[in-house]
Amino acid sequence: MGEWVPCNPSSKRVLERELSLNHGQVTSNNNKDSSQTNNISGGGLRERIAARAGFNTPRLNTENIRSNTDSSSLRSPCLTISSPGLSPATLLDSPVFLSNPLAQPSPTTGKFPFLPGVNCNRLSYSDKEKDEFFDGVGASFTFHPVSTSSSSFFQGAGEMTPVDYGNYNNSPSHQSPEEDLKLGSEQSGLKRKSSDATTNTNDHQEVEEGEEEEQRGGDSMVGGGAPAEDGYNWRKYGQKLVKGSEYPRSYYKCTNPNCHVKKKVERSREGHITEIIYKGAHNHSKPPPNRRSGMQVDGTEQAEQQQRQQQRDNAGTWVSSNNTQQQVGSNENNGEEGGQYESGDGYGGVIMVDALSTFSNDEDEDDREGTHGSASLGYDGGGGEGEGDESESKRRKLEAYATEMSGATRAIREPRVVVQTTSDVDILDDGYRWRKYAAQTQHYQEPPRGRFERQLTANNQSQFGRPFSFQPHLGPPSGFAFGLGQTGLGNLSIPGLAFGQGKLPSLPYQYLSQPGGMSEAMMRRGMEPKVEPGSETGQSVYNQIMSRLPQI
DNA sequence: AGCCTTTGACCAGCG
DNA sequence: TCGCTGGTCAAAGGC
Repeated sequence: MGEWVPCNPSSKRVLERELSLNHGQVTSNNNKDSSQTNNISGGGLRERIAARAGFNTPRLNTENIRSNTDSSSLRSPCLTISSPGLSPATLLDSPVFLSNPLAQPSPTTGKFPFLPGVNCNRLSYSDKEKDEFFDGVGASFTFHPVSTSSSSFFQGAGEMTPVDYGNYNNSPSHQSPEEDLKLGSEQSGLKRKSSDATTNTNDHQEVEEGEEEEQRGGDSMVGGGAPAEDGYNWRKYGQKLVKGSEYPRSYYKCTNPNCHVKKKVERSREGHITEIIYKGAHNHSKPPPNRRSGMQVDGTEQAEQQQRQQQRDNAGTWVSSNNTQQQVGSNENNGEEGGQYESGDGYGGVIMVDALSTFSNDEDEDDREGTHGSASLGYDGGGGEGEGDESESKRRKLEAYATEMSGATRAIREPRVVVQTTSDVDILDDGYRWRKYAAQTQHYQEPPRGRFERQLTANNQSQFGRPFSFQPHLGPPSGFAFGLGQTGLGNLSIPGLAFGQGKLPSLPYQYLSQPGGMSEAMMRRGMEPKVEPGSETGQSVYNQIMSRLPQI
């Protein structure tokens, strides 16, 4: 498997430095003036989206986020969605991810409430306010930091020492990995509790319990629990430590007898979900939360969905997923609709939630050289074309090595967005120069896929001196990936990414119906690809996501 | 009893 | 053909 897993613990360090945090645009220079960077030209994406979708996206003052330079607390979560069909827009149109009027009502709507009284125009908040925010967010928003120790990478998976999460637990909202596992396992039946009883308060309580469990040596679910809740029931049928991955990979099947959807979940030793990959499409609706294990759905609905399924199903490929959703670190309270990436058109995807190393942001250029240099090891030092034929494992090793070499001095990691599109053309004809620095081939009839990185000039780089990259691939349904290495957000919890009220603004519904996935649709529809230095699609998605986060 | 995880073995694709 | 690797099977056991 592979290349479409840009945020795995090893590659994440290579790929993470891509995104500007200002959702308005990727600015040309390292951000010096947030007011500048938060502004976009009159024809900016934000405005255009607003015009199209009929809403405005709030601005996120990333400067303040970045100003939190306590490196020990800086975590760079990485959320990667890498799958065909599950485009950023798809994700963003999730009932919990979007403020999309078209999105179906979700029990979790409102689960990501911006702090009451929090004025998004405010640029700074007290620690208490931040804590309150995180506290409120914690139950529904989880970015899982993963090992940030570059040295740990070289340790065997079974030899890894406990990761120092620094201030990771500082936030009262912190939802421990064990908590996520517990929640997931609860839903999967491993630890069954009353889902109805789960509240945000309970979430926090369980966080503590989870941490206690970890301190007691962890329970059996660490590293092996059910994947985060996504509304469906899953049965684990295998686990394997795959080469090139630090963490074991678990294999799950949908428990619905007529559903052949599978998903692979990689967790760190600490239980953090580092990768989720879907395969196939659910041909049934999500079971009600109170009978999650019932696996019975309305026959009519199922028939309809099966019909749709037959039209879309790419059985045999992990790339094609249909109506797959995933939430990470969810809680029961999210319910069947909540906290999920609802693939409006039924296309699914992969979501990897990860944390990125924390490195210094004042070495962006170096880091870019370093991290991407690590990737460069995969293409060539001279910035030439990619050599996609390098084996995944080898490439990962190279990346890891380069990361190791470059990451030690890093204190802050910045977000990265990797977007997979359906074809290279999607990337290459956007008016910018792209260089292919990696390519992948997968079994399961998936065409080769490459990673493209924008070749940026001095004035054509992200706010943080980080290029925005695309991860296109050839062939049917594409996915996308984006990393959130946002400083200071490492403590965020997004169980199910249930942004709730903070649902991200949706993209036009028309994109939901694009057979090739919205990412492609968006690309082809020319979502102002030339406005931003980075990928418009991915950037806009990311911007939308970030725009939903309160200004801290 | 039912459903789940665990885990070693097995299978298939690929170089 | 063989070894490597990822994915799956299925028995055993737990909740």
